Amino acid sequence: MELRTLRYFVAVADELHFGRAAARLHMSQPPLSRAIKQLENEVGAALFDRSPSGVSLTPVGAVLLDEARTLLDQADRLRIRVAAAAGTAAITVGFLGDSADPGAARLADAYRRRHPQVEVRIRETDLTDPTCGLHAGLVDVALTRGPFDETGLTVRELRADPVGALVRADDPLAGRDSVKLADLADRRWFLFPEGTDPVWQSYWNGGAPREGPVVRAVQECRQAVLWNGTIGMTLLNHQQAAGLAVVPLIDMPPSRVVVAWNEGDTNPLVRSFVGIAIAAYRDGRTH
Amino acid sequence: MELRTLRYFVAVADELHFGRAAARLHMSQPPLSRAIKQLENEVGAALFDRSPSGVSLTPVGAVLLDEARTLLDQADRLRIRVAAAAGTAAITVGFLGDSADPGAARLADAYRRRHPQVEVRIRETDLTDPTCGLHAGLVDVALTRGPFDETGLTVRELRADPVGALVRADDPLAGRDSVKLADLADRRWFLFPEGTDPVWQSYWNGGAPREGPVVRAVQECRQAVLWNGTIGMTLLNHQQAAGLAVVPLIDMPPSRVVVAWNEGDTNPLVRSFVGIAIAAYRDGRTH
DNA sequence: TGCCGCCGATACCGTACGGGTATCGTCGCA
DNA sequence: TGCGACGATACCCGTACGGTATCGGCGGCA
Repeated sequence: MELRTLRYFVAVADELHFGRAAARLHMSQPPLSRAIKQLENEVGAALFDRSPSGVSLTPVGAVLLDEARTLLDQADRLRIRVAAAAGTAAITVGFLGDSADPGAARLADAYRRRHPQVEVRIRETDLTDPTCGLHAGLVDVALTRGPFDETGLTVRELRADPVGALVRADDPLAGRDSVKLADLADRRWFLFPEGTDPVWQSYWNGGAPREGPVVRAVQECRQAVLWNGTIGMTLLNHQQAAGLAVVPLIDMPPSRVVVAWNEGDTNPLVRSFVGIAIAAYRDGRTH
Repeated sequence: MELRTLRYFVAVADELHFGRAAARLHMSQPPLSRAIKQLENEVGAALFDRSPSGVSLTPVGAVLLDEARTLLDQADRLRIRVAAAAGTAAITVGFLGDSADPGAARLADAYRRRHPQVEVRIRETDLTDPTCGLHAGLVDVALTRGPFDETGLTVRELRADPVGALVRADDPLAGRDSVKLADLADRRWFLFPEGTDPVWQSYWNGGAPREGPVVRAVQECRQAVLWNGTIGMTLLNHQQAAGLAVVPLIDMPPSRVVVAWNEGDTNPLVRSFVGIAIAAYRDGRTH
């Protein structure tokens, strides 16, 4: 009964699906099945009911899940305390500077409160890097927004924000209840610079190549719309400056608020941050 | 940072000696050194100072030791709770029926108090089996007395009891302050039956082959001495019946009170019992 | 009813890591 | 200065943990 095995078990218990749990663990399904079977042998009781209709926890499995969660949590705290004693307890958190999430700063504070000995460094990026420097190794974990190229990263969704078209308040579309992408086909859209994540770029351009001014930050987007007669996409729940309007776009998938980190990073500080973030969003404290 | 590695670390930190720690872990020294080095790499700091004068903990190592002890303890409690949920939490404890240790029953009670869900079975043996059935697999752990054949067992010493010659109160030796084995060379000694652990048998006969009546239990020993004019060895701290006397034997090593279990048994119930026993004897609550 | 797709289990394989033995380097001590 | 103690290093080997390919059972659907 090693910690790794318990992490496997918790993943399966969370997903109640061997395939998805294996994906979350960045491994294939057969070794996971085998590991769980070995754990069941060691415990001497079945932990899951594998019925055709799905996987469910047995009573013994429920007990183990509770215990395993606390043990894994304590194991992470052990690593954090030791790192603090060694003077190496530091984490760099990236935030996307879209002002989309007033909870970001609050999240950093919550983290500092939970781990006072840890040095928390903040790195805020503009809209040209949705990974906030994750790919470049500049940050350990990012609280940001999708979609972007996720290769080499692990991503957890926290919330989904519907998006709308950002237009001038005097635009003909400004009064509409909703618009479709087709309504915006002939407009100029703001663009992100060359080299910006292609998935991200494509999303905010509604999936089509566009013409328009190059911008890097939220303020620039607004200015582009106000001054150049271009349009763009933004979040419905954004507060907009005077002179601008947002019309719901009904044929665009929402933009997901996510927490992301480099795949295979076992840094407990990162795990702890992810846990705090998920809990905070689940409890709705950042809405 | 798996639990196994932390157990290695705790062993080295306990012994402050790689060789002895390896012996306690039933492994050789090189892999242990390597594992500790890997752990140090993972932590990012040295855990031990290897100076020629010996091994000592670094400050970071001291923090890890404290944290690791509690984590390992919680891991054991996890296994116990899960076993209790699975209905398989049971331990059989062997006691040597020499009445030598009034703390034995108290120890079992302390254990039941600590783990109420665990079924604790007691097996008390006579003097013909100092392992209380460990070798035969009849018990999981034994609170007993040395020396005996320790092959296949792990033994921890709890206390050392000096021994003396058990004689009739009217024996010429009864008044002496102390005796030597040579003083007893021509006496009849009580014997344990054929098949009794040879190390044990030899010890209680002062290391020499003897002639005399065969006995199995403490009462029989006393009766043999009282009725047949034989002698024997016993513990100095025993209360003796009227008509008997005990004279300190100055050239016999003391008999060690030990807790023993089968080598390689990772049953957390056993580990927990051992921990409770060691703590109880260290605190002197059973003297 | 027969086909397909989903999903966990099984079979089998390669590699990496954790165990072993042999030996070295260094320091204290007689 | 030689020897013993002890941790580190070098090297070897088996196992166990990862992978891919495939099976078996069940449910949905035409």
